Amino acid sequence: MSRSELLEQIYTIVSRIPEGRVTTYGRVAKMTDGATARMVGRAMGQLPDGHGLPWHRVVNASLKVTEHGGAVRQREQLRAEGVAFDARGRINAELLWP
DNA sequence: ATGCCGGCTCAGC
DNA sequence: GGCTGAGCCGGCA
Repeated sequence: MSRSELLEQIYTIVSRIPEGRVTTYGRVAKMTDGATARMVGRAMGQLPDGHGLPWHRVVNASLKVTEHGGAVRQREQLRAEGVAFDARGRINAELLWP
């Protein structure tokens, strides 16, 4: 598997995450043929604006939004589509997408 | 080629 | 559930 093919799989999978649901870097990675969680995180960080991918629906294994530059915007977008966060910033596990 | 660091994860405490 | 350390991975300087 070449990196570009892996990248393509990652994008395809992410684009399939339903609105109001979330998944994790590791889960996305496992759905590909060999990508790692870090590669997924990196792929998300590289996305240009207006690509149309729901990158904000991808969170870390603790079901929290990883702190980085766009973390605030990510939380806002999720909240905007109905994803609730508890007092500690964690997302309800029932919203996890397979 | 080399070395450092990461939008992470998982096993151990 | 939180903290720590390793992973043997890729991108990038």
